[in-house]
Amino acid sequence: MSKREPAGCQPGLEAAMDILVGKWKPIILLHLLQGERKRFSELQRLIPNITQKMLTAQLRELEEQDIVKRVVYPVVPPRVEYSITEYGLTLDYILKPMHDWGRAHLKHMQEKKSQLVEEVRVE
Amino acid sequence: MSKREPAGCQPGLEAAMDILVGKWKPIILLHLLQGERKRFSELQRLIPNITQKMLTAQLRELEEQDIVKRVVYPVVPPRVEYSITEYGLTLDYILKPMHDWGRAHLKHMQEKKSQLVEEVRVE
DNA sequence: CCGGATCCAGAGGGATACTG
DNA sequence: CAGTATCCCTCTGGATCCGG
Repeated sequence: MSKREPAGCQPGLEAAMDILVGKWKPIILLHLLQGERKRFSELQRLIPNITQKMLTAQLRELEEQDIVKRVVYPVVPPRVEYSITEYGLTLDYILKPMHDWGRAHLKHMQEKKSQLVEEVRVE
Repeated sequence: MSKREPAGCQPGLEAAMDILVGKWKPIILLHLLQGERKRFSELQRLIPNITQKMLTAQLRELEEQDIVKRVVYPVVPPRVEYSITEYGLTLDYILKPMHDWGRAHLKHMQEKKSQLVEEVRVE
């Protein structure tokens, strides 16, 4: 799953990164963690600029990793629903901190910027 | 910093990912979070298969993001020390959960594998 | 409706050599 | 020692078309 090798260290971190890496996985997971299972097309709507290819690909990976469950209803037209597995729920444990920290970080960066502006003014 | 755009959602998560993305950043951070400041060459030793290019590049990015502090001693031969900023310490808040979860995840996958083996045996 | 198959651009990352 | 500079290659992700 990782491109090459153990990098000599910290398999734990690598493993966690593998789950989150992929431009869309965090967003997909956030939506699925919302609770109810979601149809493919719903997810497409919720994530405007994702392509079908990417959505399927990332969902498939998450499925392999036991994070999402995929249920196909044998009807026509096709109906496929995705939901978080019980195990996938444990991801909340890391996604929430990330989300919180990320928002705080955005603020932090803004403040840093306005400080720079002030310094320029003083000179 | 992100390749293209807001992806329509969740700037917080994106921001956090930006910090951690890069094959080596989590590992570098883990070492720096250990406490003492470290010289460039020390980091190189601690992370065996990283190239100089990568190490400098990632450290520079982390510096821009206010996560690490870079101190250059004007001596010859050059001496440069890196350390976590006070702000960077807050990353522990997300790195620790990731690390813990990742290790648990590795176990989880192993168990899943041995289950498969058993099923094969039964048939 | 869901998603497989193909093709393609570009960013990220590696190897190596050179420098103050 | 601590980097730049250069070249190259792989892999991700995007666009598009096709199929059950």
